[in-house]
Amino acid sequence: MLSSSLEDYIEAIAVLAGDSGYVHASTISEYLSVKKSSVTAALRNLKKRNLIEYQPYKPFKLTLLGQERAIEILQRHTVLRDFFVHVLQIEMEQANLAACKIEHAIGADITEKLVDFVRDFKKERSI
Amino acid sequence: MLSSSLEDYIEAIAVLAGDSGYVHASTISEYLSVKKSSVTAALRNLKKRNLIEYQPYKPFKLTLLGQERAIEILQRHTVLRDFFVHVLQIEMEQANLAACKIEHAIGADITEKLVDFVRDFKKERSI
DNA sequence: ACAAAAAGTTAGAGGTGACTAACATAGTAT
DNA sequence: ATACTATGTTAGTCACCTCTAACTTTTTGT
Repeated sequence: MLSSSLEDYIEAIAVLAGDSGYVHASTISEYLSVKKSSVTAALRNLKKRNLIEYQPYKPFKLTLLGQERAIEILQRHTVLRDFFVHVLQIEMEQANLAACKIEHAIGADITEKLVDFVRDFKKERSI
Repeated sequence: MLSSSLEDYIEAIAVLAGDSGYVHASTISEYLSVKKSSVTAALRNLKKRNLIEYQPYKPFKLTLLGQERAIEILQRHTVLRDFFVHVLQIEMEQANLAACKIEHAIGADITEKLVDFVRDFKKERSI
């Protein structure tokens, strides 16, 4: 199982990856508001789980496995944000913050139902 | 700030309290599926924060402050469960499990909006 | 009341994940 | 090329939360 902390790192790498897919530790450090030494510890953990390609002192990128996990995580984030914005009418920025906190706790089943619900809701109201 | 672990203990105490308000450690231990020694550690922490009245080897209960926290926590649980059951049409048992996981991550703002939304949703459909 | 059983605590250890401070490597500019 | 700066890592510490095993207190039953 992937801890919510490691999911945050995966998500950050996916979000911050440029065209090459490579990201620097300091970029993650700023984005997640953690120290660089904490990033290093997380990178070692992610590498151990085959989720990133990583050599010390070098930029790194998600493996295919890591990309798969990132897609799941980002989908959960997106559906929650959409729900907050379109259904609960929360501001985008607040919605993103809230989605970050909750996304780790929802499973595939709820995500699926929520995706359907938000799609139908938008259709009904022609959004 | 209260960790999600401590919120679980607070919630358990509130749920398991009888008429007297008092609960035994072993009741919590079974309910949360943790060892009794873990309960002891949590109780010391909760007492330190003035959330329970507790003397070693004795049953314990929530303080007024603890009760206030419990009410907030239970409200978040309830609104999430209602949303899952009535809106997403998830089975009650599944909904309760999911609510347990997520309730720690939602704040007062989202809770409030969700309460309103679920109330309106039920009204519209005359549930 | 007193022995046995149940309930609760303590001590010690392990995993996670963050931090600081000191050190090492990489990139840049003259 | 070398010195400077930025970036990244290591070592050591701390907090949190759990566990097992051994011990203490309370409750129960005869």
